[in-house]
Amino acid sequence: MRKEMAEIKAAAFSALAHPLRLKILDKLRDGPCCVCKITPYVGGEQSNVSHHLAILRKSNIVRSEKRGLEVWYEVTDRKIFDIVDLMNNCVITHLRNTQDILGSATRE
Amino acid sequence: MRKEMAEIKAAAFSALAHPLRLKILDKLRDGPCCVCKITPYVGGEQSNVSHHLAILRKSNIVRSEKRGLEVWYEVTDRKIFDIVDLMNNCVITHLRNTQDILGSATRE
DNA sequence: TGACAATATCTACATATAATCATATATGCG
DNA sequence: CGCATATATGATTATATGTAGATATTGTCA
Repeated sequence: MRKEMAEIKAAAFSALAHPLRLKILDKLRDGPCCVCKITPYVGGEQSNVSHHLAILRKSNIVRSEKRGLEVWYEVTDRKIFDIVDLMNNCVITHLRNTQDILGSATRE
Repeated sequence: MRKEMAEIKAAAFSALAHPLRLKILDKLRDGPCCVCKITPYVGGEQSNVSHHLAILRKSNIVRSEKRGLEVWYEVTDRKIFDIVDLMNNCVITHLRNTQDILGSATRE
């Protein structure tokens, strides 16, 4: 079955739609990183982190490479960080607006 | 309960993580638009479209305004389009890479 | 006021996603 | 080889999300 663009994009956004996965990406900003570093950074069960890494892998946001016992992950396309940063921006703008409204409401 | 940034951002990405909602946003690119135009554009049941509009509203990606019988929607912050466009870009890059790999594989 | 149109909300059901626990795989080492 | 370590996978259960149909709400107009 042929997928339309909106579906593909929606799937890509879904891959970003989880706090733990966003934290994984945060950790990968400085470059490739071993699961043994990612796991304590993001917190939670090993198997859970592994599941989320698999989701990022399957949506091609990250790729992995074995190095001995360890597995190292890295982002496939750093443009993903631009997306995350822009969203950060949007969210902050909105939070600020909300605060302003609250502020002026209590000042009245 | 205090939400951390990663959660808020994840929620924002969730709001974009549905093809119908992405189509709604596409329709809103040219400016405010009535539900009566959005519904046929995106296709599907009226109640379903309304439901997805509600999701976009609750995540503050769009806002609505009543005009007589109609309800008009518009994007609250056009930066959301930059995000969608960047994602489009990422996805296309990846599709192209995949194609290239397939191409060179069959040429061998 | 009553009928109609546009949209939203509610309810029920189906499906998808997430977390956890148990287990499997792969690698390195004594 | 047998064991320990790092990570992945699978099964199960709980929860969230999506869809459709029915109904409610709000505004218009005769």
